[in-house]
Amino acid sequence: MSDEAVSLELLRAPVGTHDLMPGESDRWIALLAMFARHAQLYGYGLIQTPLFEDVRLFKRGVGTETEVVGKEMYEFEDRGGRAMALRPEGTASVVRAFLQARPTPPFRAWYAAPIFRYERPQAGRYRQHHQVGVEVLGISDPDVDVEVLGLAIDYLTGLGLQGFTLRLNSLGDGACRPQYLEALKAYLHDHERELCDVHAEKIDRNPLRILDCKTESCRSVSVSAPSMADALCDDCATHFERVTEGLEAGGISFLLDKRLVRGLDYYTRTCFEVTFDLGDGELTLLAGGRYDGLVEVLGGPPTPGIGFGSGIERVLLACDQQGVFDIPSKSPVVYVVDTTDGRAARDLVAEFRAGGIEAERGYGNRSMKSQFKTADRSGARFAVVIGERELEAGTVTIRDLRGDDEQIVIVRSEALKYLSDRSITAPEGSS
RNA sequence: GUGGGUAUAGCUCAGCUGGUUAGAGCGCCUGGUUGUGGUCCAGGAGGUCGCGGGUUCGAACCCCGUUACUCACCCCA
Repeated sequence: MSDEAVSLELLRAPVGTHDLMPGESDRWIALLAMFARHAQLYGYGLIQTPLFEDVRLFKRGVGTETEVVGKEMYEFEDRGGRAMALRPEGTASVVRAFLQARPTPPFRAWYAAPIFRYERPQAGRYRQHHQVGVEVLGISDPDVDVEVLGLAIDYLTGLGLQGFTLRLNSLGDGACRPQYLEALKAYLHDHERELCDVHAEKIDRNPLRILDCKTESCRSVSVSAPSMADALCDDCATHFERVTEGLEAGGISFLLDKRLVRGLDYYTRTCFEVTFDLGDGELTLLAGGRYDGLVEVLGGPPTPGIGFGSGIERVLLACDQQGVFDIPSKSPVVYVVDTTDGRAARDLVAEFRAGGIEAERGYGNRSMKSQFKTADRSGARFAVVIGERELEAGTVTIRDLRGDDEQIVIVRSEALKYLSDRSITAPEGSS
């Protein structure tokens, strides 16, 4: 490869990653604030865990048979020879942090974090994507399931999204799932030749996946396959009933989806997904469930857990499609135009900023016309002008760029007060 | 990992069956009297036509390779 080709590649973000640029990021800030607000209402505190962990954490917690861990992890060896991995999902790290700090349960945490999976990018799928999510540890009460789902729905609704579907299922637990899996495997082996090529060989390794397959052949087999929902033990059945009852009581609509399964091994009992219809296909905006065995698997005391993760990029994609949550990028309130030597602009923006007013200015000796052009494009509400006349008179000219061409001249020392009185909020975008 | 589509100016794209100095819109810069943006007018800057090789008198255009982007499958937020 030539040096030129190399340098061009260095100018690109790595495959499947994207830069979040100023302008677009205002929308992210608003989304995170929205999620943080709802999470706080439900009693969650922010948690931040490392971007990478010992690879064994994920292998043991998430499961080596899963695609996410088996084929899609970003693994690397650090300089000390330790096998590490960029986190491919959010839950394992939170549980690890919980076990390390040992706070008294119940433990509730929310997070916003980049997630890494080595896969081919496409619409709504990236090698680095970002999730907001929550985890609750230490409560097995089905009411927590209802609360977690309530938070998820509140968050999406708060963004203005509508028309998404909450899908719900129960995966059973250690008492009933093993028996069910045996029954399912037996059934699938009986119909082995009807399954699609991809799944025919997965019967013993990951039978649940087959229920999720969309091909005609698998679908027709799975329709009459035994379902977990019908094989739940009494405890699981009761739990699930309380969850659906709670959702109904809370006015949260959901769809019972007996074929819903999850790609990660640790889920038990309640599992769910929020999907969004994109016209030609569905997008999963949020997914999660209960994982009552995970803490133990990772070496901790028996501790129930539940949580979800929601892909920020996907949620924003859905917002785009519905034309909601369209947050304009931030503009300054005032733009200082200085056609003298710039000293007045230097002092004025400093004064305005100290007074809490977002201020920008022009640099270099550009013409008044071009500075005004820049002021307009900046989206500023006011232009504050310092020219020879103002400099001599100790005044400033203030022009309302978004109103009816009002322009006044006031003494310089009153500029801050004048602007403060009139600029509670910046105008949205440039006109 | 598999398959399809695409790659021309900062952005969105035209470039007829290969034929002179590669175009448009938007954006950007400058000007249209004296200190004023958002409309209008004039001018200007800006391109290794993704990269490498081949065919040809001649390639943005045809062929091969390669990289990236994109969509889909697997899987997933």
